[in-house]
Amino acid sequence: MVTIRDVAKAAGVSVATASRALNGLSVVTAKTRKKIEAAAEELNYVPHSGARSLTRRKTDTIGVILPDLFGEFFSEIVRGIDMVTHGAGKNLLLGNMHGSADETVLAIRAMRGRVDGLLVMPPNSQADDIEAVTRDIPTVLMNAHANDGRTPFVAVDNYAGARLVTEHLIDRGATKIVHIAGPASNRDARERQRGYCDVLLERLGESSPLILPGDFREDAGRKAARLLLNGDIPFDAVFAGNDIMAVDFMTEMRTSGRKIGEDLLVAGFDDIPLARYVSPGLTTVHSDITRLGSTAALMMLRMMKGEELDQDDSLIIAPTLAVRGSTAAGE
Amino acid sequence: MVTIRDVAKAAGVSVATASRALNGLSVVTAKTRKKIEAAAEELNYVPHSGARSLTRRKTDTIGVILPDLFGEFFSEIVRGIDMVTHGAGKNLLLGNMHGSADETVLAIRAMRGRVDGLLVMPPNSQADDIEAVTRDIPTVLMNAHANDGRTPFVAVDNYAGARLVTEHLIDRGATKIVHIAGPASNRDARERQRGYCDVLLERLGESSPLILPGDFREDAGRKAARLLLNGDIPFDAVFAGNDIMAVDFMTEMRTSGRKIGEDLLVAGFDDIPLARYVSPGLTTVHSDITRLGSTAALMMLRMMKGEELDQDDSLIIAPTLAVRGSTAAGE
DNA sequence: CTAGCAAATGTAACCGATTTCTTTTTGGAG
DNA sequence: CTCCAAAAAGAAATCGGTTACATTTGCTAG
Repeated sequence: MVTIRDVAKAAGVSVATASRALNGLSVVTAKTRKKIEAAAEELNYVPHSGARSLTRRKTDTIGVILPDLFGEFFSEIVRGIDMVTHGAGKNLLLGNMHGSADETVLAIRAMRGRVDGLLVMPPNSQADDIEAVTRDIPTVLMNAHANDGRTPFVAVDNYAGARLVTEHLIDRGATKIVHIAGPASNRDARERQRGYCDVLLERLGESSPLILPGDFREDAGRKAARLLLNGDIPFDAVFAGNDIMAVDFMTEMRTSGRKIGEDLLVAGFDDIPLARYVSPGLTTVHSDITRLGSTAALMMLRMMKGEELDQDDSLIIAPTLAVRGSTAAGE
Repeated sequence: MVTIRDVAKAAGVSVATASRALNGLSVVTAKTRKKIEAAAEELNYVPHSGARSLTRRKTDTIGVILPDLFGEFFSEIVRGIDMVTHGAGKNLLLGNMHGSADETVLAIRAMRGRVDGLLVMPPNSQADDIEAVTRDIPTVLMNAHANDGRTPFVAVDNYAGARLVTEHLIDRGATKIVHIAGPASNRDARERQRGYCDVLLERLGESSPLILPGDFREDAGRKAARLLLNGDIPFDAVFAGNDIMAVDFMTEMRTSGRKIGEDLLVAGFDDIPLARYVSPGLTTVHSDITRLGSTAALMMLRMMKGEELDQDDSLIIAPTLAVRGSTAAGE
């Protein structure tokens, strides 16, 4: 492995001069710089970033910690981050805590000395556990609220999104709207449910809405459909906590002969790519996930430049409604 | 920032002892170890991985360099890698070269000293440019063949996949099969086209098959459809170089009243999630992308343990056929 | 021609860990 | 109670860079 000392020796200069030349410091003569660059080229020298970051006290690397590496959501967020950091010449160190809080702490610890900042998306949108670990490193939370008043975050407004979609269902004539909830341990799921409940109360005076349990996975949609088909609860619309459940709910309903978009309205949340391709298309809440990532990255870059951000600099991304065939009635 | 010296001082021992205790070396007395661990805990000490990797000459990090951070393909491959590396306690340093060969070299250089090994997926499956840069670091190529006889790779057998799907079309009664090609600069695209051509020659004696140009993007499918609808070339089946083009081709064809799966068979390549949800479902070639990632990671782990792998240890993943409604005729 | 000063280069300390080599401590045998 | 080997702890070198400080060089001005 060729070090800067080898280069210096080959060029007949001291390591200090070599370092200065290779880092573009202007104090070096053009002639010696040439010599050094030639030697470096010749020896195929690449600086050891580990060593460099030790003295420079910065790594030009941002740690990204995500609960899961699944699907579109993940790639969109990473793409958003990369869009920003790549231009700034930063690397991304990926950490995956597989949804566990303990592992989150471990993942963060493992990054000490390797990264200049942390973009963290805590499992279940719960940021409590990580506060201690992120105390002395710039941190931006993604899709989670910190309750330490210190850490800025970027999040999607799940509550507003749920309100949007629920109001839309009512506008389209629905009066008996069932909600398929997400896991209670998940903050996003709770916020969505809250938005739904509030609108139902405000617009329909409904204080005890029908909420079916779910877990954000496919089966939950199917189960909910069976439950509704077998029971004799009246319903004319369903708002599922996410698109996966909504799509599966629709599929199951359709096989039972229900016409979705006509006698039964369905809406979801997330706007997964699938939503526009099922038929009828699924009305859903669209969030700009890429922007979530890029905004978080932008905030990180500012913090790394020395700006002091705190929770007040957080950004809440307002989602929009993507109206499709599954709520066509009333048009 | 608390260093090991702080811990040593707090515990009243030397840094050497502190280091040994914290690394679980057995030569330390239980009593002093307790003291040191208490001090470390107290000060909330986390070792500086940069410094550590400098002496240890290893980083426990694997560099992953991908041409793009788009979509399902990307997340599947990273997930596959993570499945393997996470268990082995390795971190992932993500590099994105945005499809450019120059940037690839830069991305790799930037990783020197930060990673113990490299998983590289070169743009357009061309590995030529990176050989020089990866000479002194364990490297596994993903979805690309190296021609230096040195670097092992993991790749999907595009040729075999194309043969599978073409044979399937013929088995279902097609005799005039059109191919919508991918970009000529892309090795995968060329391999798929080759498989198609070979089968057409072998099974139908067709030596000058009809190949429409394409670029793996949506528009290409639509354009190809228009071309076929307006021209008077006879055709009864289409094999698109990837699913995106196939789906769009289908959509366009359907709006013109052609019944897909009956008077016109369509097949694609990749098995994107969408393929099963369009209607009719798209027959396509399915590759286990997660496995591509995990296999590459597994090979990397072996190399990092000191095993010497070369090109002969490469793995070519055989794809399978996912038969759906778009090639239903003849059943 | 040389003093004086700025520019260029060199020397060596340092970043935070690990590890080799020494020194000190410990405990058991004689 | 001494001595000695083994065990434990410490001192210092090292990894590969950067940079503060010291030194040399080169030029200008008196």
